[in-house]
Amino acid sequence: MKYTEAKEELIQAWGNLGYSWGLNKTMAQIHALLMISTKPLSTEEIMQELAISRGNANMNIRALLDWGIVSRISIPGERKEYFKSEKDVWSLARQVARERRKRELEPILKVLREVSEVSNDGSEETKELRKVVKELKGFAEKSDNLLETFIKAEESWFWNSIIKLLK
Amino acid sequence: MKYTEAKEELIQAWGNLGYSWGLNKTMAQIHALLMISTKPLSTEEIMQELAISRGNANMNIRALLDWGIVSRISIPGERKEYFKSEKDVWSLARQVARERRKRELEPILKVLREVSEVSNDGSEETKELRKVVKELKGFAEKSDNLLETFIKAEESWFWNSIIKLLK
DNA sequence: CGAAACTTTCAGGTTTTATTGAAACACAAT
DNA sequence: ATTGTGTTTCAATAAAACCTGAAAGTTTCG
Repeated sequence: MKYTEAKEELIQAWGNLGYSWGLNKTMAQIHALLMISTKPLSTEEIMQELAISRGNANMNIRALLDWGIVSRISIPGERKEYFKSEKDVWSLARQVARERRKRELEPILKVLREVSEVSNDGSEETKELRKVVKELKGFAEKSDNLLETFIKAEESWFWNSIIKLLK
Repeated sequence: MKYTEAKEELIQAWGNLGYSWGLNKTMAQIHALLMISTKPLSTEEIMQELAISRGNANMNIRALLDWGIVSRISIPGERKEYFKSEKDVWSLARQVARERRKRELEPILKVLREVSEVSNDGSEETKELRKVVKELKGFAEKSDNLLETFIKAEESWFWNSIIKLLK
């Protein structure tokens, strides 16, 4: 397989994967581009590589900065801004985990905590609701803890423990 | 908090969470409804509770059946079909993990394996691409193993190991 | 200050995805 | 074969998400 082909396939595939990680397609493609680039890229270059508009590029770069997986670089003597991606897969995963925990898990936990205070009027329905909510809450809390550990963990330590699990 | 209110909040929140798990909103809401229902529900009842059309209900119920987290029930002597959800949170999570692994992780792994055969022409770009792909592949494979273990694991065994990790 | 270089915003347009509702289909009972 | 009951399909429509490009904003420098 030739370089250009490989690059395009990777950007494409990364776009899809990113999508299922909660990014959007363009965001993920910009990210892929930065991942495999040997040097920081300017907005201009990104627009050109992916054939997207300035506005689109700008908004998605901002979103990536927001997620904390891309950073701004200035090159001395140049006005333009350049961008580079965090390239370490492990920190990347941690960062994504951190954001998703904040954006998704925390809100549902909040609701579950509220809802778990439904007054027990003794009816079947209420009993079932309370039971389900309690289980969901337990599960969500365990996941939250696990995520937190993951986020704080050192790579080697984490994978070593996991590998033990897998045996 | 009163029952009706709690129920609505839960359905709402579950809708959002489901969305970030790869289901769509309606699908997740139907699921929430079945989770807290004390008995199987018919299409009719679901339509009514969520104020959605017959077609919509039908399609999303089918999608839930497809994901394997809802099942069809027939009640003897009745023509109508009823549906109930798998209520155990743990099997639910396993089932979702199984599907997402199939739908998301496997495709990217396939691409990474292909792309990792990019011919090494000695250029900077190619070198970087190969490096990144190698790392991603390693990560994806580890995740794949972890997921597989999760899918096959017994609840108690899994959480016990995890809890050890957390300490 | 004023112009050049660059970035950000946002109203409007496009594409994608989800929903409706009516028609077609399936099947059992008469 | 017809009717009653329920399910599935799908073209049309609506809603949501996304992208564009030009205009407005910002910063730097002579």
